[in-house]
Amino acid sequence: MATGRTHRPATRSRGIPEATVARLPLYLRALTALSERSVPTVSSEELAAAAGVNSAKLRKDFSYLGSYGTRGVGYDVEYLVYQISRELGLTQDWPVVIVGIGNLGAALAGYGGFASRGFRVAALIDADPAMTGKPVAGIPVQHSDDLEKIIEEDGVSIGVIATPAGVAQQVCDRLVAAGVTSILNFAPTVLSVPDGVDVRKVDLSIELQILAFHEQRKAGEESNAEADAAVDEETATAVAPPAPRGATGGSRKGPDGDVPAVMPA
Amino acid sequence: MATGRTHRPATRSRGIPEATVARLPLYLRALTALSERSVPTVSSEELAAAAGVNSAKLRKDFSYLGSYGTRGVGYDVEYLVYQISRELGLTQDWPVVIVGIGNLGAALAGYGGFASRGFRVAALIDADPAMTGKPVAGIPVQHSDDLEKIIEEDGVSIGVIATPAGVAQQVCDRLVAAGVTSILNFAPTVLSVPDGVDVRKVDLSIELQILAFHEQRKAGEESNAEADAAVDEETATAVAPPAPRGATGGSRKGPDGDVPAVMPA
DNA sequence: CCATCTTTGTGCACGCGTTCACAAAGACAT
DNA sequence: ATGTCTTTGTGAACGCGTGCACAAAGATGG
Repeated sequence: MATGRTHRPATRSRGIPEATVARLPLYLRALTALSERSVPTVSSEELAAAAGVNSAKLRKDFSYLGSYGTRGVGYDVEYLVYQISRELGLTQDWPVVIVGIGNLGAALAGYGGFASRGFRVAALIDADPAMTGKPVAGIPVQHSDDLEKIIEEDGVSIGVIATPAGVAQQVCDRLVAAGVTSILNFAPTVLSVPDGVDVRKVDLSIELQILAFHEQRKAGEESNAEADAAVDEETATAVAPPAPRGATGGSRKGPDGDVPAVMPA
Repeated sequence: MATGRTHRPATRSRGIPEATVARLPLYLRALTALSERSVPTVSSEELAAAAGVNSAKLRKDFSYLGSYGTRGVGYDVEYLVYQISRELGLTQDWPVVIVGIGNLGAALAGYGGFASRGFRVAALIDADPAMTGKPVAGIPVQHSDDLEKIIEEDGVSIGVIATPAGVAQQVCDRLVAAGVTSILNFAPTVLSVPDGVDVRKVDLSIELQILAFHEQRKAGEESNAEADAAVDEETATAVAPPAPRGATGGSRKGPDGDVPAVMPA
């Protein structure tokens, strides 16, 4: 999961838990696939399998939306697609601006999953004058000088930041000032925004680091202790680990019991 | 946060909670920035602000790693960078293959955040013969026929899937069969993998949908009830919502009290 | 050496999310 | 109509994560 939720104090919006909201798109995708195969109804068990979740969780999730199932039969696929779409606000059109048309921005501009879900790329914006006017994914890039004008004219409330980290906060501020109230941030920075503005972030490198953690753990478990420690010492010297400041050598203790943490000399 | 965690039964790996692991990269980034500015020590309060989290949470997170702070002073930046890096497994080199070199794959190949964290792009793989040999971000694309060979020769254990959804499971199966045990999935599909293989997914469209939900809620709160319902009816007819199968018209009830859900005729 | 002040590390309580397990509801056959 | 069988919807228990608040630890100054 590449999603870093930004500290919402677990505000349950209209009684629907945040965790449930995060799963609704998952259900919607599975249901859309069923709909395309003209499947009329689906049980919670089947749908849960398709979405990769527990069936009890799915039923509880749907129960927050209302009673949309029929006992003994299951859920009507078309009806559920509609209800979830409505709940997520996908029955209306959402104009979106993408700021920062580098590799990633271009990839996002051409991403098919947006248009099919009610999201319309209203504008691509980049600070590089050389990019201005150049079509990317069929849409001409506009210069960032016009950012405020574009947002106000199109009534854009969702912005995507795909700029370098250095200018992300600055771009964010301009977006917010111009009226954007939801931001999807791909830049590796913590954005600070006023209350009332939602920020979600996607960080590619964080996801890999989490995988690396588990990968290391797996490797450490099969070849136990010795091999692990050996690797540790080796890379440790390679990286030239710093000693803690006031390390008088005595009281540093590891997390598990009294086993000292690997402390390279 | 664009991250969809794949059902790990909350297995606390070596005593470090999953939620903490997910935050470690965040701390690491903030610490790296401090390190580059040659800041020697940092308090939990300062670091927490930089990482966008609560200071108590940060201290508790670090306490899982061991006692690495000095009371009255704070944390030694360099030492903490090293400890977190080690814990995440970033002191070793992780070769990574990226499969599917479309717009997104190319963006990932050129993403700077990988190399700087110990991840090395070992190979770019695409099924299109026209792509074979073409350099992307300085690395020549290889054909997918050679996938197994590449993985085995380089000892790759982490794979990134950036293919269309239709072939993602197939690619995943081949990766796993060849020895990959961690997968970062950008394709909008639920991947099924054997036990012992970790999957994390990043779904761009899901993040936007979650934002749309909150955006809709915000819009619905300021202009109350009437306006909201009006919009609802309008879009409802536009989308031609299906009626539930056995809808005899009576017992359908909404989530909040007895207020009936908006049910277009 | 003692007092004071800063900051960590953590015990504790609370709330959200997950899961189990089952009663209620409806379909379907007889 | 009645009984059986399937599947939903949910009450309740449990566990994880979060945040408060404070005691312990160490630095610093006299």
